[in-house]
Amino acid sequence: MERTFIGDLSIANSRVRVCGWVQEIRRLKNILFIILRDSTGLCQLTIKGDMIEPWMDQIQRESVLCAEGENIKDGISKAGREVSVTSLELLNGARSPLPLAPFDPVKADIETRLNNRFLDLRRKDHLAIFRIKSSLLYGIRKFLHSQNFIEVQTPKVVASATEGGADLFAVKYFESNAYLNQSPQLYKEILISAGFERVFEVGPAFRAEKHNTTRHLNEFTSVDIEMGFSDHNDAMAVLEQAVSAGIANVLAERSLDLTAVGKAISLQKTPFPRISFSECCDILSGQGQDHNVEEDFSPEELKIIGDRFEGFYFITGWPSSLRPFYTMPDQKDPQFTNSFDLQYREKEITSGAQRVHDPELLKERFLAKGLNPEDFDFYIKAFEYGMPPHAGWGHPVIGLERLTMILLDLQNIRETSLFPRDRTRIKP
RNA sequence: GCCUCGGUAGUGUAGCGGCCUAUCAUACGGGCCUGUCGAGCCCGUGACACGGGUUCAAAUCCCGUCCGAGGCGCCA
Repeated sequence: MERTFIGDLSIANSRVRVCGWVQEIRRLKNILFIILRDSTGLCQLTIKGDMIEPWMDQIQRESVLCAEGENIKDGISKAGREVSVTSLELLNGARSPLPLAPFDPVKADIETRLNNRFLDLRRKDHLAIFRIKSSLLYGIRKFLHSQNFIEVQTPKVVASATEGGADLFAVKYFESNAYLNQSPQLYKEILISAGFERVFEVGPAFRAEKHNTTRHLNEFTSVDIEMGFSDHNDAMAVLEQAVSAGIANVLAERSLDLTAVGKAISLQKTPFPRISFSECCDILSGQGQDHNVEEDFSPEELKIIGDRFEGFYFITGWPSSLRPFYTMPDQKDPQFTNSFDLQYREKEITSGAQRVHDPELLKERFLAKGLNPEDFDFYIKAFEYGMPPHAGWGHPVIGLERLTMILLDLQNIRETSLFPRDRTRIKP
């Protein structure tokens, strides 16, 4: 008999076969109730009197089984859906005790949850995070496609011989040493020279930073774009629209999951507010916190700045000392750059900028950052044979996981990664 | 890398020198109960991360190891 999804149970099908996981068992003298869960919902299985066999008393929670029986029209169960069982088949039992009981009233630590993620994700509010994340990304993808961006895949194993900023994970590559890429930056720029004009990439990025916070991961999903014949203002416009498109898609597709997570989100109108780095410094001075222009804002300072905004906003015009070599200096004042960060209150989401496209200036910038241009010959070469002015953005810190975290107001980035990689965790 | 805090039954916790052969909840096992639905009631099983030290006495204090959490820093 064909399986019916629990969510599809209706009066129309009175004989049904449902399959799923055992969420609860309630045993009375002459009646046995099993709350069965599949990906679409819950229903109650009712097994009466003679139908109860001894093995049924041994069924453990979270076991997988199928039941056939009559779909009761007016379910007496408060679960709404109820099947009066005529045959029950255990497909695969679950061991007891469970290392993590997803449906116990007691909440488990994040560590216990991550160690037993396959059980943790059986909760619909935990699964919902990933449905929302998927929907968010789909909305961003659809938007970028509509703007003629080409989705690309660039190498994650790279030969970068230097350590400019973030630490890289070293890997053996046959006879050579290689690294896991921390950003598709160099490759997406090369593709601009190649004439792609507009590219985007969604892929893993790796940072070997020994940070230990609730907002960093060592492996995350970066969403990056690069666009030719464009400047930082063009890139900001694409970014705010892409983020909005993602959120709009979540609102359109995932209202039930938002309810499950218990978070109401709304669409912020574009354009998002812009504030310059210098203006931020003025705000801090006004609060008696003079800020050194050579330094990034501390979490505390970002809180002060973020408090002035409802949600998303851009901080523009960052000092060149705080920005990577490929960032275009501001022609009016080269101490600053044509750059921006997208912020949500005190949290940084995305960094972007107009890029340097002149190979001579690029070499200068390498030297100014203490890097050897020769180590980047494959990259600079692409600038010497017709590189258009270009701009783009990407995720210097976290990316898709952080955006999901911010959107759902989650307290730990690890909630948004199925199998997070952090300072100490590489399993599961 | 720095700082702070912590590791007690399957899970989450109380206890913080002798009252601990360790609390409570939940889970698990058994019993009662034809309809429960956070089921209820009764009974039961189950734990002090590891090693060393102080003390008449250590879950409790000290040292080390391992594991973890949070904050800061780092974060082409």
